[in-house]
Amino acid sequence: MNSAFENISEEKRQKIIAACLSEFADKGYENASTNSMVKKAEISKGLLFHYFGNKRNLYLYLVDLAIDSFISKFYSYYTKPDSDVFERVMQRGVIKIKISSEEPLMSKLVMEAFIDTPQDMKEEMDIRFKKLYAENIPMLSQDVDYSLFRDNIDTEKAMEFMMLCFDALYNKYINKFKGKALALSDDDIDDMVKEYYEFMDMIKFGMYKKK
Amino acid sequence: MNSAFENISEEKRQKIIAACLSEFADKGYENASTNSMVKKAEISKGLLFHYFGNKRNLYLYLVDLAIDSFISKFYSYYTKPDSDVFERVMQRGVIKIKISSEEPLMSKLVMEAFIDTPQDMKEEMDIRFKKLYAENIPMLSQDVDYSLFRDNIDTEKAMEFMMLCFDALYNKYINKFKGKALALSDDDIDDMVKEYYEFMDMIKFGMYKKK
Amino acid sequence: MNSAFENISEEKRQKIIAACLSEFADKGYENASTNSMVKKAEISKGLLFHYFGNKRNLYLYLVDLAIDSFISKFYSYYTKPDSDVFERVMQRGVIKIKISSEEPLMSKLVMEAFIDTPQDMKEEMDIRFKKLYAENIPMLSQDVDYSLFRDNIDTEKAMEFMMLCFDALYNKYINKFKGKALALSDDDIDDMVKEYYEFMDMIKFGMYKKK
Amino acid sequence: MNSAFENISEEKRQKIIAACLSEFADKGYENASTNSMVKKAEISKGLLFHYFGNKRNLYLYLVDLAIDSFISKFYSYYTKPDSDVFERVMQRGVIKIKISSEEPLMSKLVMEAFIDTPQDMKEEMDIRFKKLYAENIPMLSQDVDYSLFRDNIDTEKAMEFMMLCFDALYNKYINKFKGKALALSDDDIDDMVKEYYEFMDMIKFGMYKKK
DNA sequence: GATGAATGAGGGTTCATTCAT
DNA sequence: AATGAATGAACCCTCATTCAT
Repeated sequence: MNSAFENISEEKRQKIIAACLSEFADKGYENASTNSMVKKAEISKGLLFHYFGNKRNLYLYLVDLAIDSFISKFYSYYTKPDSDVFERVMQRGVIKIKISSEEPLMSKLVMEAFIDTPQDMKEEMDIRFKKLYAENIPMLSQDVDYSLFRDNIDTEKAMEFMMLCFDALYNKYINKFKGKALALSDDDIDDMVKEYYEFMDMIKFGMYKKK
Repeated sequence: MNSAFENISEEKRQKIIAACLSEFADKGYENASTNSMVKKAEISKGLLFHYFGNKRNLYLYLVDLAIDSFISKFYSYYTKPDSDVFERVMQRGVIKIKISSEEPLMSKLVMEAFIDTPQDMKEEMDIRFKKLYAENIPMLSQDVDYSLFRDNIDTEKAMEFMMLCFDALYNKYINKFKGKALALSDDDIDDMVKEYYEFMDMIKFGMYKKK
Repeated sequence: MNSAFENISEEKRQKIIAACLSEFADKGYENASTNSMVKKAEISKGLLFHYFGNKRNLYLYLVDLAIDSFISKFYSYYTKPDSDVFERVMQRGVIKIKISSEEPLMSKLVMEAFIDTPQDMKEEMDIRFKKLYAENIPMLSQDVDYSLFRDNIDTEKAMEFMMLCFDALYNKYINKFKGKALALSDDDIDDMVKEYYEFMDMIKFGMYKKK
Repeated sequence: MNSAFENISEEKRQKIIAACLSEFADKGYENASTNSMVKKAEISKGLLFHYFGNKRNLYLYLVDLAIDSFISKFYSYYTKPDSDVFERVMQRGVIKIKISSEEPLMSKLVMEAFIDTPQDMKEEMDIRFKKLYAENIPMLSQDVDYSLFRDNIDTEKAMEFMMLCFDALYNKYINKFKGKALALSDDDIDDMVKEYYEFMDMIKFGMYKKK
């Protein structure tokens, strides 16, 4: 459906992508208007449908683009993993924050695609989610120093919970600067990282005194 | 706007509420169709608007209904608080799970109303959110035994993080049985509660060995 | 259709009349809402239709009421006619201005009923117009001193034109204070009367030098 | 909004214009139905809105069209002005009658647009009215022979009144053949012109004998 | 490849009127 | 007499999609 689209000039392609992306990110899948998109992209109605067939395909194309972009950006920031799994999760969280700040529209699109998945795209999104997840697992779990964990703890479950917690904090940040047009400043990021560390300390060593 | 609605037969009222609730919970505010609602409720288009004036009012009415129902159900499960704040958060989480299981549509409506607040209802939802929040604060923070916390921990932040984590776990469960038409079995609930406790243990005392 | 209506308490009747009158005068026949009327009149929807059958009848009832009220007010101001027909037309114009000021809603209703006659009421309004017109003729033409007219003038036509001109001036005034909620002050009326006299002078004796 | 509309076949364009024009002229702005228009024009609902965006734009488009058509027709009849201002007003009146006869719908639309201006178009219509008025002023007042006026007459006021009177006569004619589908015959026009002259004579030199 | 005219179902909302109570 | 619940057609407008050019 988009072999045609892949062959047009880079400039035009980017303009179309930007237009559609901002519309979807702004309004969500259902309320995004293809009319607004073609107006913003300065192309004809027919051309958009010539490239993508229908709104659904266009959306999936953009989601995939955003995921790919996210992944490649992720790796561009990624450094060799620490043996302390918390440090890994920390790094992962900070990178995600940075990317969300640099590419707010793409990030928003992906997040919403996973959270408010449009009714008839559950399956497609599920596939993509699993793919992303699979990508993450080794990154987080390979060569982890499990000796750091308390003795009678289910490490697998611990890591699942840990992810859950850090993702929750990440979401808190995302919601905070939702709507902000501008990218985050280094100071903003620093504040977040500081909080991340406080948070990590609590989860690592607990909030209560030793049992 | 709905004094009329309050006076009709209970059966009919419930049918209309069910129809509108399921439509909103299914499709979200913007994509919910008043057409579908009246079809499901087997009433005329005009009648719906006779009762509620417009879609917005109808939505707010249902959100309020759901919040009230949530609160009253919450108190029906609620027992005297433990001095251990974690136990309180646990109890709160378990109750929320139970309610979400018993009233999945209402729960979904409220959650989405707060998270994906429709553009022109920010203010109204904010009021409701603050009301709910105010209700929660004393329940969680009164007569807490802060001596249980590690010495150099910021207890306020700790509690904020704690809430974040437990809410994240709650959301995980919600997403799991999203779509499931049926209420959770006692066994389902038991499994969750067990996991809640494992989770609590980790956050309370940390995942790693003592520093 | 309104025998029932004639028998209710004067107070209630006046309230209903006032409510409907203001709605029709404000919005015009088609855009007037029976909903707004019953709300303003604080009666039920059914009652309005019980009294008047339908919107059309209600409108005609009010128009008739307004015409009758107009006529009776007219006669309350009316004094014995001068033999100079211009003085008569003047008096007529001044009285109309006064009534329009005292009863702006009724006046507006009647004027609009005649000018923007709702599509399916042409015939009814025509009858009423002819009745009003017939009422006017003798008032203006009886015992007129025709010797005042230039010799070779068609007096009948002259009077028709005269009416046309004075009505045009009247309309100019009406449009001027359209929208004004308040009745005209005596000063306003005086200014108009002065202009009326200037106008009369020109029509009586011409704008140009004698032929 | 209508660049699209300007490029379709003349035949189709005229059909759409005719359909919308007749609907608006018949029912007035508020009561005109876009449904009826598309049915009459035999186009789809969507297309009308594709061309004009909304009812309001469509109306303004037609009003502008009618004004332009009116002006161009006016000039096609217009001849060099007489120094006698009455002759000018006469010519103006006769031309207006002719145009109203030839283009009854357009004339009606413009008249109603100015008189019963829809609530939210006051500003737009005001602009148009001023433009039309500005066009008229020089036509009527340049190189007028004021020496023809009676000595102690306020010529400015005289001209204002004069316009008022002639417009009143014009309106009388308009109302007369309102509803008539057919254009006026030359004989009809001749009769009116004759009456115009009688009327002019009375206003010029007065109805009464010299003071 | 590229256009944009054209569709018509569906969106939320308002309406005058009816009728069981 | 009086209510107001109930109707459903009509209102303007938006939409994704198609197709002749």
